[in-house]
Amino acid sequence: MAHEERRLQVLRAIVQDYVSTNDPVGSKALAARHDLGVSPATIRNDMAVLEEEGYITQPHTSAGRVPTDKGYRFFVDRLSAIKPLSSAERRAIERFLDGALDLDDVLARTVRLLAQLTRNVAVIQYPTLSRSAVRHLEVVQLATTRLLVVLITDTGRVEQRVVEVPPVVDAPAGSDPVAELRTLINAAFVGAKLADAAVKVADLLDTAPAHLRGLVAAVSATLVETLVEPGEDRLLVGGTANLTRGGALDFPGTLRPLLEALEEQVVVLRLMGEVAPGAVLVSIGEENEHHSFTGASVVSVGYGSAGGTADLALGGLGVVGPTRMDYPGTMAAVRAVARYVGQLLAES
Amino acid sequence: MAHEERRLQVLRAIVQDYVSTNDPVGSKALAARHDLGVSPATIRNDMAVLEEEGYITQPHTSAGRVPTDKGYRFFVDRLSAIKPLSSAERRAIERFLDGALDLDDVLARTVRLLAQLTRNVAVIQYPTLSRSAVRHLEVVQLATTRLLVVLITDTGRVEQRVVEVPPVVDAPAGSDPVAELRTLINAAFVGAKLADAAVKVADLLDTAPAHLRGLVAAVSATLVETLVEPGEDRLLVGGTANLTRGGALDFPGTLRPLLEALEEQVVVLRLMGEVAPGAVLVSIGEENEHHSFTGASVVSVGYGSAGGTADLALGGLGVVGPTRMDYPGTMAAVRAVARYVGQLLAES
DNA sequence: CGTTGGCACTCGGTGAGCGGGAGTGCCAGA
DNA sequence: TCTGGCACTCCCGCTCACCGAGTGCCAACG
Repeated sequence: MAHEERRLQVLRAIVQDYVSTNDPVGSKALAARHDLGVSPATIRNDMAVLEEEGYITQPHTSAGRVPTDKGYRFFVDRLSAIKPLSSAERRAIERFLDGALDLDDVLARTVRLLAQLTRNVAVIQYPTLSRSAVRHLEVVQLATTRLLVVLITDTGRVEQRVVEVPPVVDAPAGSDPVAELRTLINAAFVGAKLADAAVKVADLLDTAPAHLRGLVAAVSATLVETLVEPGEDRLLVGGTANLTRGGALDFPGTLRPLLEALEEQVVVLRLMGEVAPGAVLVSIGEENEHHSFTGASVVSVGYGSAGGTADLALGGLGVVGPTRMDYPGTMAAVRAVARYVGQLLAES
Repeated sequence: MAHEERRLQVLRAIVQDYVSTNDPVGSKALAARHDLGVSPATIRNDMAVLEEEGYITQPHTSAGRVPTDKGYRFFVDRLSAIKPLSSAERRAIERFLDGALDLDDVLARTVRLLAQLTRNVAVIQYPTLSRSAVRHLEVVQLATTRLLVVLITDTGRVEQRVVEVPPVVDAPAGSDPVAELRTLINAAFVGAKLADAAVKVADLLDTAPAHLRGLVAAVSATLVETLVEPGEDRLLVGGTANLTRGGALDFPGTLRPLLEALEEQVVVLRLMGEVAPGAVLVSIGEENEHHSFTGASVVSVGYGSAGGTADLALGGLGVVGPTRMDYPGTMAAVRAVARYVGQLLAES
């Protein structure tokens, strides 16, 4: 039917207008701004149906209509295409990210770039340790029973942990236990995925010389327990100032919990855990389980392993904003930035 | 004169009442809550003088009085003693910070603790590199002309930089330039303050074997230029959600630039640069040069070098909040936390 | 049967008008 | 020098009326 078709066009028009004006949109304004070829009266009928079906709602009688979460969901799934970036935006991405040398720098620039492009809060996850491989392990002695272990991964991420170790006994005269330990664990772990580290530990413990057992056990335990834990993933957040755009209109009273959740990181990390490269994930309003996000939408995607979509991502990045958000534009920006970051990391 | 004395008591009472109630305070309420031994009429006369002198102001005719920045300044300098922490607060500090092993952990916990104690935004600066000594330098080869240099300081701070190096020529057969480089620079720099690193570079360049000159020069340059620069100091920020307490009353319209400045870090770092251990620094409203802070106050202090007040601090920590702030309490919390952090870092 | 113009109705937002109350400044008296 | 009294000012909150945008319904039209 032509009815069905036109009704969806009306829904699309409502979403677009509401996103750009932030005012509830009425039938007359719709007819004026979009030439749908029908009169306001007809649009009113369509709107009544859309409201019945739960796609739009009115804040109060005799105001215009506003999309519901369900309406945004339908819009994202069926009514919008990811819109190509402008060439200015492409250039901005290159200008911003080129010249970054180390990982911290890349991620910091990325988060600023995304925040600026989308005018919302940007988040990026450090490359997941469990999917990274060991490039080098360094051991530095802090005190007799205290070592600093520094892990360098193939993604350029550097993590350090202090490990309490038992005192070394029975060391052969003139030997340097720490140096031996360093050689040993590098031989065992370098090149291995951290996810596989656990299985290597048993071997290592068997073959290690007796006087190093204690050290090896303690260091290995720390590596496996604290570094491979998903909870250890870190997050960079930027552009929180953008939350105050629209002066508390966008987040009525929910600004505080949102800021807290962003600082806490846990909630966002969980979202990021489910993300794959190439497939942009959109989570709208009430769809977010955590209550501090029920007034917000999250657009996220995985980065890294640039080729196949099926691969697991090194990490996720994304944008947090009001449900009243430019979804096509944000999705485009997020996807383009993720691609570029993936390339950058693959080069190094 | 007793006049002068009483007038200052009136000012103190106004600050205290206004901070706790957030309402402009009038002469009657003042007489009721504090027994100053005089009638409201007398207080009115004192208030008129105080206003004349610029310590207080009234938002509009026939409202109560509100302290000005000058009034807060006088209060902090002359009318208040840093109030001792409650034992509950002392216990909170210990409970929060004990058990932290590495530096990142200590700083992260500190910032959360301070934010919670003062119910404001907390900031802490990483130990300044230029005042730290080198504990170890690690070099890892990423590509033929690319090295990752990892610096570990005596404060437990770990920093990494990617260095582009010229290709090695004339290397003796069977030698390992990277390993030699590592030995060389560790011998040269370990134990030295980073501030002194620049003078050591010349020596090192003279004595280094010819085939390593290029590497040494590149790595030294990076160390000196990027690590010793004050701009490279990092900052941890926490509790930004506290800015929304008092629902935009505390920061009328200035919330956005404040968030931006906190994210930018530069402004806050400059403040922190001037800070010494033991001497709590308070910067009130308009006293802050940067315009995004003119509606806010900053309470900061140095931590580290636990003994003498005269020493330079390892870094600074502090609190950012509305000018309408509990200065004695905040100053006490900031000072106590800084002491504790200094102890923790001295131990390790 | 879908579309359209007309029309009555609803309801939030705005601005004017109006006490009430808190607070002040001033003054005369102690 | 302090105090009580008093007139005055001005913000705040309330009500009320009006306006206008927007709707739902209905009868008419192609």
